Amino acid sequence: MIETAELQTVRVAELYYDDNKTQDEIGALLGITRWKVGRLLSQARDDGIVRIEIVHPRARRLALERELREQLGLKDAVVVPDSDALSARVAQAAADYLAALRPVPRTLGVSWGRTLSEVAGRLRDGWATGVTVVQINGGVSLNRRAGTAATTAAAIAEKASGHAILLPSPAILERAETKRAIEADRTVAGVLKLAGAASAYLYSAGVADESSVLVDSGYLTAADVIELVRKGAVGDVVGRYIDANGNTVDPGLDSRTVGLGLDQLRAAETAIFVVAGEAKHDVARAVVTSGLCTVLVTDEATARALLISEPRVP
Amino acid sequence: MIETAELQTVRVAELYYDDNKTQDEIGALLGITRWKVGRLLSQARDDGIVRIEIVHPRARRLALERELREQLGLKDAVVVPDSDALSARVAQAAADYLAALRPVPRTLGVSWGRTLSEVAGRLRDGWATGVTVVQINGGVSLNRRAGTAATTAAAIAEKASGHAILLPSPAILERAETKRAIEADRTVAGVLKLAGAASAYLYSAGVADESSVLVDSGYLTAADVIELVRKGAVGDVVGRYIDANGNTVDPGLDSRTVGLGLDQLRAAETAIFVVAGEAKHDVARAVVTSGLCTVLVTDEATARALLISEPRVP
DNA sequence: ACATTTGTTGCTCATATGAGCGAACTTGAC
DNA sequence: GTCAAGTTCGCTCATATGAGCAACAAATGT
Repeated sequence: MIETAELQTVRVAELYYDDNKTQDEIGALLGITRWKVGRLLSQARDDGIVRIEIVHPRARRLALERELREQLGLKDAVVVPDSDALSARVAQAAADYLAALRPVPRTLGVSWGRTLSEVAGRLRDGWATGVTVVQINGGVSLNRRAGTAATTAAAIAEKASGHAILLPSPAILERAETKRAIEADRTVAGVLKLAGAASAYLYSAGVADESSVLVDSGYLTAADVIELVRKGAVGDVVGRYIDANGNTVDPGLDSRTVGLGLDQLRAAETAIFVVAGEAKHDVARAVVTSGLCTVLVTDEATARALLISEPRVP
Repeated sequence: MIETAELQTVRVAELYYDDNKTQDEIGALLGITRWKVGRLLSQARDDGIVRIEIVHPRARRLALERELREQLGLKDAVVVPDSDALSARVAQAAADYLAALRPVPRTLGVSWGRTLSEVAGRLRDGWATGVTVVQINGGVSLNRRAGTAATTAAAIAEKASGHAILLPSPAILERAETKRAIEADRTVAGVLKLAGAASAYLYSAGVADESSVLVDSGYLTAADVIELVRKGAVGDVVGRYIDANGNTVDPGLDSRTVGLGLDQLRAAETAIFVVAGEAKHDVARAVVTSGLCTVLVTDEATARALLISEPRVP
């Protein structure tokens, strides 16, 4: 009869939550003091016998957010419950976060990609006014559907009655000299300077595999990526491949990549990192632990994965 | 921006349930009064945005139980949450109910079948002391695995340090005269008399289809059952086929069936009816609405099905 | 056997909360 | 516009509840 205590806990929880009895009444009914009832109830909540769930597409997991902030030293975190339509939920949450961000950024640096495009789509019209949106990494010309990168920035700017400033350069160049030359160009230099001075950044990350947008766009071959993985790459952030420690894996490649540097991102006051899905757990960990972001927007499973790898030190 | 109110409700619920803030704090945070917060919270619970669930194999649904008692005039009801292993949960609940029943029955009348056998298995040793268990419908000899009926009654009795009294007769005889003759037999008559005087009954019901135990045992053919269904049969209770109104469908068949009569069951002080699974919704409805039981032990889905068919009259 | 730690119990008391109630405010019909 | 009906609001007040504490009990080490 070891289970008796647990069974009583269940009975108490039922009477309290299902039957709306007071702790006093329950105590009288089961012949225990009302304090005991209270203690059993909080135990039931702790043990997960009582599960309180908030069922809503815009719901968040504040408890996990708090843990992320505390254990990983983030300025803020947004965690949405697991579900199907995961990317939609995370994108919505990122859009909500951006719209609620105070002070409203005067200049917002953004990357591009599937995730960012979805965030842009879920921002509501008038989410802010007069925000200048700057693209922080290259990618205009080579893209198959020309302009994914451009439309993302443009959409975010338009909905804030601001204007978008695009980075008129490929993401990755073939030769380092060309990269240096293009960076020296007045237009590009101007955009990069503006990007470096943005008051906030919003970006996502890619996985280091052949499905990457950089491969898809023709900047890299599948073989290149395999080689990068061999060197320890876990994914890319604003076009730059990083390893598990958040360092660039290939200096040569990095010196041919146009856009904001990782150090600049690390120095930012507000860098919002949006990431969803199991495939991106590794990059997410690299980004978060290496201080590339100050704000994390993600799903429950990713949040837990990050916390497990960072055991609590009492 | 119609959704704003709902979104605020979600935020309030999160802060209250996930973040353990007080209603006061939440009010200050969102710029609303604490009373508004309280109202939003109760609305969130009503709307199902906040779902409080008790996760435990022995958990019950007290709210549904109350509705069943009130709307169907039952003396008591036990409803377990839906899950896989449904029959196990319902059987466990029935066993728990029987063990907690006060006053402890001196004589308990039981039927037999898969459900009852499982209930017997889940009763703990010493659930009561000195209870006489009487079988209320025939079925000993013809059974393939001879003794399902017998072992059920015996197991229940043994665990209460009591003794079982079996009904030494087939469930259904071929001719009405034989039935009358066997009922006249001293032994059988004695058992039936005892059964009629039991202080409580515990029984289940069968579905009217070819999978019935009565078909399986050879008492009826599949064709017989089809004919019974044509006459309106929804299932059988202690061997007797009833229609949706709880009346016997075939007087001829009924007069060949040995065991407690339905009227005797209806007159009982305590008749515990155990039923689980969607297939049995129709029989369950017939049993409950025709007053064949005073106590219902079932699963959530069955409970809801019963309540839907009995709309609340304000 | 005795001290020490650890966990449990019933309690006081400050605080959190919901029921109930008029006041203010919408809403819709004329 | 004006009124009636319905809704929402902020509030008072009685009650429900959790934090914190001292007394006690049970385990654990010496």
